[in-house]
Parts: sequence; C-alpha cells; structure tokens
Amino acid sequence: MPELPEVETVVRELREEICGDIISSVEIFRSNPIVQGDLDMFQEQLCGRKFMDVRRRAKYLIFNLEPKRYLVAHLRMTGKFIVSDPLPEPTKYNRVWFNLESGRQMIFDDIRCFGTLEVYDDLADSKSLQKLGIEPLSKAMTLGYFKKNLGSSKREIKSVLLDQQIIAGLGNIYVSEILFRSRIHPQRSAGSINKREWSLIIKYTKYILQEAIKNNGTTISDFRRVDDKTGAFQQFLQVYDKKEQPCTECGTPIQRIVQQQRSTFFCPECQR
DNA sequence: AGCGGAACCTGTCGGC
DNA sequence: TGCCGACAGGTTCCGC
Repeated sequence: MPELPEVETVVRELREEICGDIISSVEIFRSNPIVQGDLDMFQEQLCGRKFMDVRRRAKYLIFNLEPKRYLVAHLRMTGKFIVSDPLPEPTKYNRVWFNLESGRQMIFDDIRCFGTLEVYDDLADSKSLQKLGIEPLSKAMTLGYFKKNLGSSKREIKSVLLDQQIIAGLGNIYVSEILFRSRIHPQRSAGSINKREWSLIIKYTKYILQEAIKNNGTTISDFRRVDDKTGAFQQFLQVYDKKEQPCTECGTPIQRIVQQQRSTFFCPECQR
C-alpha cells in the first residue's frame, strides 16, 4: 500500500496526535507475523514510555520514546495507524492497541498482517534500517551517486529504482510514474541511462514525491490517513493502473508488463 | 551479482 | 451463484 509519500503523510499526522502522550498499556489481538518474539517483552518495553517524536526513514515509521527507546514500524501493503477515542471492542483487522494515558488509543490495523512492529534501544541494531540506500528527497540524490553505483549495471532501471538498498522509499506506483515523466523505457539497463536521463530521473522523483506529499499520498484502494481520509494524488497519476487507456502525451494505449513479479505501466511510444 | 519463484496473509474482481 | 485464477501500494529467503 504505502510508499514514501503515504508514510510521510501518516508520520506528520501521527506526530500531531500522539507527541507528549504516554503508553499506558499494549493489547495484542494478533501478533504473527506483525510482532516477532516475546509478546510480554514487547508490552513491557513500551509501557510507561512517552512519545517524543515520530519520523520517517524510507517507508519505516520511527517513534522516539522517552526514556530512550524506539518503536520501528513498517506498514507493508495494508498496515494502518489510527488514533481514536477508545473502542469498546477491536474491529476485525485491529492487530495492536496502544492505550494512551490521555485516554485515547493508537491502533495498528492490518488486513494482510504483513506489517511489522519492532522495538530497539539503539537504532543501529536494526538490520533493516541499516541496509537502506539514500533518501530520494535528500542532497545525496545526485548524478554522481547513480553513475558511480550503476554506471555499468545491466539491471533493468525499473528494478533498480525499486531497490531499497540503492534508493529507499520508492514503490511500484511512483516508479512507473517517474519513468513515464522521464520518458525512459522500464526495461532499459541502468548502465545505458545517460547523464541527461539520470538528471531527469532525479528531477521527476523529487517533483512527483513532493507533489504526492502535498496531496497526502495516493489512495488506490485501501490507503487511509490517520483520520481515515484518503490521499488525493491518484488523480495525478499518468500511467499506473491505466492499461489500455490513452497516453496523456500521445494517445497510444498504456501497456502493462510484469517485471520482478510486479506490474509496470508505461507508454511504448513516449518511453524509449 | 542478480534473476525467478515462492512465501508471508487476506481480500477483491473478472471470467466462465 | 459458485469456483478459480490473477492480482494487490512490500519485503525476504532460497536455489540456480
């Protein structure tokens, strides 16, 4: 479900809702595979801790707690955070309740149970955070970085842009959109991308992500914000999920192909 | 190194 | 109506 802009939207809204609040108890309705290991320990590690901040790294949410400790969450496909007044009963896909001293609760809800919740005393202990590549909206996003790491790579550009160890935060929707705007065919090898084209990728990655964040992300089917509202960026999508629809630039039907077991949408005329 | 395939789960949709 | 396969915004593991 969520890529970088959707996670950023959730982080900003959660920050407003929970900073300063304290976890009074944690109720787990279904853990596997969301919470790994000892559930009692997970609860003990969090009870009594205060939310100081919520931030994002790639598609991970990082909750800073005091006394110092971190809750690291990943929404995967269908994970959601909801902050609400206390519910009498968990609803069907509620997996974990974080009951707060203010009387409200932060709910982790996840239809498919792919999401993850982990606790760390030191973020350096998180293997998954450790492996991540550069943030696409940071200054590290340069021509030099791509030429140096991918200048002679035979990998398909679609697969490279989805690789979280190279650039961290893009997902299946935005990669199709970025390549369409950059007019680059998704099956081109990374090594064949010239400087001008890398510059286009950098420019449109930043532009599309920023516009998507301004619009609170993209809702295709079930992405929801903390207050259950939907994102609005889906109205600006040019190719994703538009198979057979005319290209906005040239009218050629948009094609769907499968790369790395995932759909790619592109215009065979505009993208070379 | 990097690919394809399967796995982790549950739901929806389209075709027959 | 019912069943079956394909597909879904993500990541990880395994074998070649």
